[in-house]
Amino acid sequence: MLDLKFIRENLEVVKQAIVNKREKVDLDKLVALDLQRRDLLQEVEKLKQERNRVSQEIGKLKKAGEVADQQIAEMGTVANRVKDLDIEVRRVEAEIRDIQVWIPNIPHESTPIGTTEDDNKGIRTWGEPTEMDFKPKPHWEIGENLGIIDLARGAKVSGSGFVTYTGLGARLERALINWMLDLHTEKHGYREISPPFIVNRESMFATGQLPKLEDDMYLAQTDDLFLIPTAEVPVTNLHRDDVLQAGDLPIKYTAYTPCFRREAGAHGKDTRGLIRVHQFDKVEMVKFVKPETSYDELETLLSEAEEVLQMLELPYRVLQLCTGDLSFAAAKCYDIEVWAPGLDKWLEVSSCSNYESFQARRGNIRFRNEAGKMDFVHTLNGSGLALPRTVIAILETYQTDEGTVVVPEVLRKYLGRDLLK
RNA sequence: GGAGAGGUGGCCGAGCGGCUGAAGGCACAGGUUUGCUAAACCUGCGUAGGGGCAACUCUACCGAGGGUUCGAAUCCCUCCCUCUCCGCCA
Repeated sequence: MLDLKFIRENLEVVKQAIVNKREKVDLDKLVALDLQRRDLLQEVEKLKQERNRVSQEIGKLKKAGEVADQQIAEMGTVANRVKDLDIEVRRVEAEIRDIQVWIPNIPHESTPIGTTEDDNKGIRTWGEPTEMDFKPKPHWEIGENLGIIDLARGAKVSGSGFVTYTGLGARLERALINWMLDLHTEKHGYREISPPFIVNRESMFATGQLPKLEDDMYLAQTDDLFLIPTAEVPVTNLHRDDVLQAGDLPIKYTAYTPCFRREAGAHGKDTRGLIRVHQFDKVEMVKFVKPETSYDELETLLSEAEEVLQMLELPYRVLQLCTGDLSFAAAKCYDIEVWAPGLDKWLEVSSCSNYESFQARRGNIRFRNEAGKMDFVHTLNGSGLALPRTVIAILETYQTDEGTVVVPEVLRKYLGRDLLK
């Protein structure tokens, strides 16, 4: 969320951000309401001041044993007027908020202006798309043949877009999760978190999923709780309403969670196999940092996510998202796309974003800076990594012409095998 | 789900309907003393929103929302959360 005063003083910047992010918000109405609010405040606060002053007089008079009937009658009238104005102020403030919560974060100045993913900017490529001396199979064929992925039974049990991993497929998931968590905790210095997978409305609002993305989320209606779309939500909300100490920053958490996404309206595109599913596993990294360090922290975060692919020896490329592809809450975001030879495609396996103070304002996550003043932290998060597409890349890259899959070196210890057959 | 206790500033903790934005302590910042560390003493120190060029000033905030009252941290109602006991249960 953006600060009201900031919006007031940087109206054109905010308007441009809304256009660039392809959102629609009636800022002029917001400005008018803000003006109205301040007029009302001045009026009601003046009345409150008088009420406070006279009420004190009444107290003194009564203590002195004198009558104060006249003052009491006068303040009765003032009290009624205050009550009416307070209601009006609350109404106007609610209207302001209803607009304010739909204003997206402002893209960082380095963000390319653009409308679709085609306008994203290539940053670097690591490795070369793998050349095979046979025609590589898509992962769903490899997986079904090896008996490690069962799409049909996932669909029977839950519906399309739900996968069941069986045997070594299930173990591969577990191996990847354990290996990634070990990497981030032991080498990168993150603290491991195992958070709730179901969260309340306040949490979904703080990280920016609500109100915009409500239709993409699974909702347990009876209790008004949401299945998390990413560990970012519960882990960032760990510090909602907290005041952190400057000395404690940066705080770095990593968490494995399943992620649940309805993907309303996304049907029809890239839905085959594991490419786009309603439930998937992910290891996430989340950071709470001082504002002046957040862009350096973003680069570190990105390199830690890249390291996962480097250790798996999977070719990938890094893109910086353009304004039109940047999410509602993000100021700057890099995507990492891994090469999938069977699909002959790049697949997004990680998104690393800096939200600056956008989420911190919504969630009231503050810290006391060196000068002793309260300030909002900056929050960041990045996937490290999303599992299904990592599995796709592993199966398709390490497949042999015999239909087996060589296990990447770093996973052998975790999987207890060096070949899937 | 039932019964009881409780939710006060960054933290702990006091608080008769008016003189309480809130005692006291801790933490933090500055200063004095000190060979260093430590300690002692002094001073300062909530958040947010208005108004003012500014010094400053006003308003709100004691879990949330209502109510009573000229006036509510304090009284009443509803809800949320935490703890203890009971029930149910992996």
